[in-house]
Amino acid sequence: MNIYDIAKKAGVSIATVSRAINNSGYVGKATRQKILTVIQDENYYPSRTAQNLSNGAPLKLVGIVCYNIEDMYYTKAVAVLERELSICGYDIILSCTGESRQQMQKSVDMLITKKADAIIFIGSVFAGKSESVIQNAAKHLPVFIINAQVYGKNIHCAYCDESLTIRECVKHLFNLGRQKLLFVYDVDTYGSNKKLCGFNSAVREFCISNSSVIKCGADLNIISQVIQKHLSENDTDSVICANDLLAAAALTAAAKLGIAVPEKLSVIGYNNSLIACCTSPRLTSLENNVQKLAEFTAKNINSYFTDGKAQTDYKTDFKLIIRET
Amino acid sequence: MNIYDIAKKAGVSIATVSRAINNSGYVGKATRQKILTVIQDENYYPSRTAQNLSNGAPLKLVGIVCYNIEDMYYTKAVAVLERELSICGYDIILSCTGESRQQMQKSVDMLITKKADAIIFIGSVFAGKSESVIQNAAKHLPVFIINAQVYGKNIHCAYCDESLTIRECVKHLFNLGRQKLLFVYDVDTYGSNKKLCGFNSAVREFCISNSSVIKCGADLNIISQVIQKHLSENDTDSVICANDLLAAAALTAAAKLGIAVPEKLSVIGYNNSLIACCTSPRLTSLENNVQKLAEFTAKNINSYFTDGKAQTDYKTDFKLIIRET
DNA sequence: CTGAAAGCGCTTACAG
DNA sequence: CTGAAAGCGCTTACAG
Repeated sequence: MNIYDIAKKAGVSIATVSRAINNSGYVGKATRQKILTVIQDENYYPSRTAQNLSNGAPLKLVGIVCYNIEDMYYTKAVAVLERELSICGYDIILSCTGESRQQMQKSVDMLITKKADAIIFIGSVFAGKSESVIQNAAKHLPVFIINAQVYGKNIHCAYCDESLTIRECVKHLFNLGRQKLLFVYDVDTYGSNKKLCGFNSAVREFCISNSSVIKCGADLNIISQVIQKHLSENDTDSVICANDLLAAAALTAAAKLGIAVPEKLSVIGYNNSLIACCTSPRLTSLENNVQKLAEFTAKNINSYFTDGKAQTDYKTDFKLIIRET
Repeated sequence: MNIYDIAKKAGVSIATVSRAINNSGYVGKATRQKILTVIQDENYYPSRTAQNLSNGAPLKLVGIVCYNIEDMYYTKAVAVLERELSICGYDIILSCTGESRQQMQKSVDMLITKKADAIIFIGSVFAGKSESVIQNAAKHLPVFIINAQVYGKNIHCAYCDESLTIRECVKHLFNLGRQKLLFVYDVDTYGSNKKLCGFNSAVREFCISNSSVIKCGADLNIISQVIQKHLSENDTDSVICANDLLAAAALTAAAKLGIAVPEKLSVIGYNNSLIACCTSPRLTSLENNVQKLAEFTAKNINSYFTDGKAQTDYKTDFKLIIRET
């Protein structure tokens, strides 16, 4: 079923059908009515790809490429982006790349090829060594990044300063009189690295006497064991985690060792995700405002296409949400 | 930059460029090399939409429409689908509709119009009163459903029997000697309804002396308060929740009331999500195998397009994962 | 091995 | 108000 079929059944030319569909140009009231009826009856849907080819009308498709959608930070970002962009009439193509640079390039190629109007990268994985993928993408379509800073033509960033956030956590612990800090993270990304730097410099700034860092894998049980081992072998009075899941594991570890939280051990999570409210005691967690970043980015994309004005650099504030740990 | 530009720079016709790109038909070795070099240099990407128009080549795009991607059940399903489908060369367009039937129809229209090859509905919201949206979609493209049963031409379902799962939970509690059951759910969907029916009939089957049901909203704090109120006013020895988040809230409520879990109160979650491992005590939860359903669906879609053979009805097993509650 | 030409499903000046 | 024709960026018989 195409525009020719409709035209034939309605007894008009395809040009007229096109006008009726798009409400462009003149078309007689009776004619329009007839055409619309035929379209209804035949359950006809005009092809967007053909429209795109014909007049260059945008497909209204934006690509989102993210590290891992099962990580709640990304879930939140994608959820908000989808909601906000769909209000502006954009649909989204989602792809998850993990850390593989090859996979990132593949996603970018796909999006260019499939005529996406813009591309959003979420996650710090896209900064640092994978930056060239982004620079290349920016030659073909506008690029928007959440949670990483990359500079270049046609590139727009929205992020939260990940080392200042950790400084805030350290400061809070310092004010509580804590002096034996542990920082826990899982993967070696650009973002983790910034957090780590933030941790180290804050430890220096506040003259923390005792600090250590551990990196652990992705499996929740193993994470918990690793933390448990560390806590049992090292004198520690507080732990800062690179995300809430790690913090939940830290809580489990502390419970197993019979260490009272928050009396003997402070635990700070990161991202202020749903998980922070599911643990008991409920997690104190650093709110780094993904939601804000995603909302801003959606609006920014929309204004890119409407006014042609988009902001290239946006930094959000953050806040330590103090609960029970 | 299009195929004409490439042809000109390479000094050949566009037909030859096309052949070189697609590895179809003969093209001289030297000619091919030259063309490929030009393409490299010019950073040229052929337009998939034009290819699609020209020879009907599928866009390799599958639409996913789900209730709410922030609910971890859907997150998991989408994550697995994305991973498995991308292996088969399919990219995904994601849209979230909530309960709005109008929104569902809008998403379907968009997917037909944008030439998606198939459409996946995730969630029981799509069964029952919204079924007509699905039936309509199935006239235009193959439909795959996760977690609901809808029958019709071109429709393929994969699900878990939501009333048998709840029966399993009730049976487990019965075997534990529990007699005062509470069932908690949040939204009125087709799926919740099946769970509820399962609960009621199992309560009858096992001659549970005392049972009640509460429905609460979406906000975690409010949920917890509602449950807390119920527990304090009614004699209850176990609670079955329609998802893990509700169960986490139940745990919080019990903790506030000083009710020992699992000694005085059994709590069973549902979906066996990440949340089940973040609470303490860790949640006993019903594993309804979304992951399996998503993997099956991805494979099913692939075989639909390769062999033309797809299974229309697939039911997964399930299992109560017993942890500490 | 290569090119000219028709066609995919649309839109849009242009002419009437 | 309506239609014929050209064009969007490709692919694919067909002829050479």
